[in-house]
Amino acid sequence: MEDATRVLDRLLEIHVLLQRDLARALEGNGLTTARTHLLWELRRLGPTTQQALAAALEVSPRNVTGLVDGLESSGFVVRAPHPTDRRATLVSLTELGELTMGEMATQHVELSQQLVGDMSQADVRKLAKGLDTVAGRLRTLVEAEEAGITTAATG
Amino acid sequence: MEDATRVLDRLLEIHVLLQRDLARALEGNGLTTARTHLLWELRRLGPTTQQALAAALEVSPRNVTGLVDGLESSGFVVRAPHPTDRRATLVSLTELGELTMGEMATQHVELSQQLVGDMSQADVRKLAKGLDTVAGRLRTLVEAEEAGITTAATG
DNA sequence: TATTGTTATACTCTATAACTATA
DNA sequence: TATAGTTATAGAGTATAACAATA
Repeated sequence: MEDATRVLDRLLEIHVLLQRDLARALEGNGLTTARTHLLWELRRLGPTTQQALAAALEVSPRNVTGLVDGLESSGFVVRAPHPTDRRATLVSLTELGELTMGEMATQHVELSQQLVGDMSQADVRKLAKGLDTVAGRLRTLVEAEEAGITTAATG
Repeated sequence: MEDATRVLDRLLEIHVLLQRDLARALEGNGLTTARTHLLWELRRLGPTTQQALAAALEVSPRNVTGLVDGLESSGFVVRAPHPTDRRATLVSLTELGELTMGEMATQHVELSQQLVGDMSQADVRKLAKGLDTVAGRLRTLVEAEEAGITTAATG
């Protein structure tokens, strides 16, 4: 029984620590988590309209305007006219943006190593499996609750 | 090698999901994570000055003023004059505040059960142990980095 | 008529600096 | 002189609503 809450307590502790670590790491590059999230999606999607970014980030279009404004003035992205739809804007990573996201991927791997580097392969695999399970449960829960809210608000 | 990044990836996924889940759960009570964090510390510390809250939350005194303003007008806390120091204010949980934090503790246990409830006791224990290790490493890393920054900024 | 992005407005969280009242 | 809390100001992230240009 107690081990169950211990799992959640540790996950919450890791949650807080990751937040601090990410915020501090990004601060060095003049980035925030929200802006980095946008860069991350942009890297995954390639040049993208702001509407599509809003959908990918699950955030209002107005919010994307603000995030892109900030990222454009700090040189991580550029806006360009959409080739066929003159209402739309295409947002792309600049060289600086690509470079920065590349570094971030490297740091990601390094952090992995620092966290579990000297555990035995078998232990790491078991841990990964346990986390798969927990993440899956949590995802199911969150989605069910969000669906429930939608239903409650709609019905 | 790949299992290492899998561990971090799952932790990051859980990080995002916990954020969504917490935000949604709190929204129902008219609370935010920042305000709930203050309530949580208040429950731990008992009636507390705003200075002490600022220190506990690692946040500016000005910020505490705003958080307490919000919590006071929604009825979760009250301000009272400090008995001996007329500069200071004592913040306390109201009955509503106590009740709400109690419910939150219950939900915490329920969530634990939902996440690992039907895993074997041995597996849960192993998972808890693995997370202990990872949380410890992460804590060490974050503290070292923050100390390094202080040194760099100071020296 | 619907969609894309922006301006207008507002709220929360966060910070620093200046000020008031007290120690 | 130092401390507790506030007002003043500012910036980031978030939202909705109204509006312009375009589809």
